[in-house]
Amino acid sequence: MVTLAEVAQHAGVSASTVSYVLSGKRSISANTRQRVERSIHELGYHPNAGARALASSRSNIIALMIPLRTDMYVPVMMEIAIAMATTARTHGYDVLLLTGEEGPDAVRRVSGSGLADGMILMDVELDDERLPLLRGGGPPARAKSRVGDDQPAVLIGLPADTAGLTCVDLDFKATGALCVEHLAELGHRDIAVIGEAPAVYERHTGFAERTLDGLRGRARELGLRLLHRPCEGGYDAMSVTLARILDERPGTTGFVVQNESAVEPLLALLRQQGRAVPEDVSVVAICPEQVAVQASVRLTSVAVPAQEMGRLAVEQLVAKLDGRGGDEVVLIAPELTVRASSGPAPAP
Amino acid sequence: MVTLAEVAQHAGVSASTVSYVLSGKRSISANTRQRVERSIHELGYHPNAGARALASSRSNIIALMIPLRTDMYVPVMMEIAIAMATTARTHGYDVLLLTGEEGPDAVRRVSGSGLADGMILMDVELDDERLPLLRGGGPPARAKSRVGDDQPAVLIGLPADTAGLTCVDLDFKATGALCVEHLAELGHRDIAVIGEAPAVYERHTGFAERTLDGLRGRARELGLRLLHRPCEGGYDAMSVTLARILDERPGTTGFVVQNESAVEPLLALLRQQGRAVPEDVSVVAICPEQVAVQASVRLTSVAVPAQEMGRLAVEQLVAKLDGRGGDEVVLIAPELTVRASSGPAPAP
DNA sequence: TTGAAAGCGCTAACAC
DNA sequence: GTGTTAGCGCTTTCAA
Repeated sequence: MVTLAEVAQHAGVSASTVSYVLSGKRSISANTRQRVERSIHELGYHPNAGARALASSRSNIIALMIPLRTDMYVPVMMEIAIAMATTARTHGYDVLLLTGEEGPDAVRRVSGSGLADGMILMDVELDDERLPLLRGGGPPARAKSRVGDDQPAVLIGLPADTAGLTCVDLDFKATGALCVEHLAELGHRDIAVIGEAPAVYERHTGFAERTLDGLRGRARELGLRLLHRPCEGGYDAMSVTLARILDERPGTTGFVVQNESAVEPLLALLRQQGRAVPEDVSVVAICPEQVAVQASVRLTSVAVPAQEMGRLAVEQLVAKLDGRGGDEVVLIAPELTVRASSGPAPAP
Repeated sequence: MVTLAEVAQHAGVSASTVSYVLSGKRSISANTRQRVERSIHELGYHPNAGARALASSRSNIIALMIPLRTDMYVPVMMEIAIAMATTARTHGYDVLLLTGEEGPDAVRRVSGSGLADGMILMDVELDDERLPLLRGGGPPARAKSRVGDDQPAVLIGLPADTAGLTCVDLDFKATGALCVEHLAELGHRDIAVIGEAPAVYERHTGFAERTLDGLRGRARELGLRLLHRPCEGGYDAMSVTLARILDERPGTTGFVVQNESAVEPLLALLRQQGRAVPEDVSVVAICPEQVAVQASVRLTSVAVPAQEMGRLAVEQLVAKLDGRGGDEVVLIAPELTVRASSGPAPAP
């Protein structure tokens, strides 16, 4: 293993000079810099991560806590994680992967050991037990100060109380409103919303309820009728749900679906019943881009902007670690892409 | 932040004693141990990761390199990653997430900096450019030895040449054989294989070819006719592929599908053509459990054992890091689960 | 069974 | 613009 001291000797300079060439924290003559860089290259030097962390009390690692439960939005989570790792690298950070398994202890372990400089939590629940440990986590405490052992953190998703927290999420309320608007413009008056599984609403996962707020609010404003039904994924559940909806509101011509695993069953069932999409009924989905594009009918949809969420979360966290930027709630504006599944409402 | 020295003082012992209580590397009197443990608890002490890494030249971190390309098997990758993180924790390790983006440089960076003690690579290509850096990576070099800066590693998937490498994978050849056997037992004589996208075969990703070997070999042994066609996912591609297959081999009654995004389109198309599953044709899938269970017909399938792959990979790596176990290829035996998509071949 | 002390490789004052 | 040096918090010999 090559050490900084060896590089220094090889280049004929002192250790600190090499260190400063690396960090850019003081000016170096062009000549010296070149010699040092050449030595670094020739010797294949890589600074030792542990030593660096010890001396600087910065690990240059960001911890990412993902939920153990992998039943929802898995590809999206993966996309977010990858976007994070990529973005983190451009800021000089690596990403440590933690599962929710350890619960709040993981937060204590990571922050207590200085393993990571900050953390990003995905799939936060409305009243998450890890939140108290995170509130007010400002910029990191430097070496000698005994204050502020709290962990700088960014959440993906919104808990009930965002005070003292930085959060990044899609603006689900605006998303709901946008879907309703689109259908209203096309002349649809009776809209059915096929939601996530009941368990999701019971867990009070924020996004589902916020979407509903947006849907209902705009429907009221525009004078539309809106019926919301949670739905487990799969063909059987969707079949029952659809039958009930059409029974209760036979005039339904617009559907909003927020449930990946109900999308394809819905399309199949509509087809089976002789209802053509988009001639007879229109379908708008809130789902990952990939699902919308690969469905049997290319779906008009609002995509969950996974990459942007990952990127933004990292950038917010890095800003905090650099002492810039404070606690903020960053909502990403939804974008609706019109594809083949929505069209003018049929004449009554 | 609480340091080991503070714990020592609080417990009225020396620093080394605290260290040994933590590591268990020498015997401690019950009395002393208790006092130390109590102090650790009371002060909320967590050993500093950087200091520990520097002094011991072990980071207790495993690096996981995942491919950037997220077009294939994403939920499976996630499941593997989570299983790894969970298993790693039980052995005292954390997992660092690297994307393939940096290529071979990531290997150099991580091993050169001592960021991780070992690494696991997913989705290795047959002739991966990172492999030369990994071959023969035995147990880690200890602090002062200048030898062996190579990185202990485990691959998920098999490259062309496994010499000097430890690999974990599903036994895809046996998987192919198993699928053919199942269909043969049910009396099917004409079998069509719907494979991954052509690009997957062109990249020479090992698993696709090994599956094909198994399928063809057993078909030959059992005297069955086998037709293999790669297929892009989605309805349109599947439609074209299916038409060609039935054109070329109208007597086909058995299908083996190894392509997540072709599964549902295939079922829909068969239904549409009035071919009942499993009365007229049988379908066997090689896919994640979830896909098999959630499909519109519950699929007879061989599951990709994601969790076990993740767990085994970590255990192999930990064994290497402990100086136990050498280079091995660990193949997981496939298991076929019979569900509703396969049945006796129709009378001719 | 325990303590004292020498580093591990790097950063960041402080000095010139 | 560059060098000297004192730690960072821990592990591990060596000595008792």
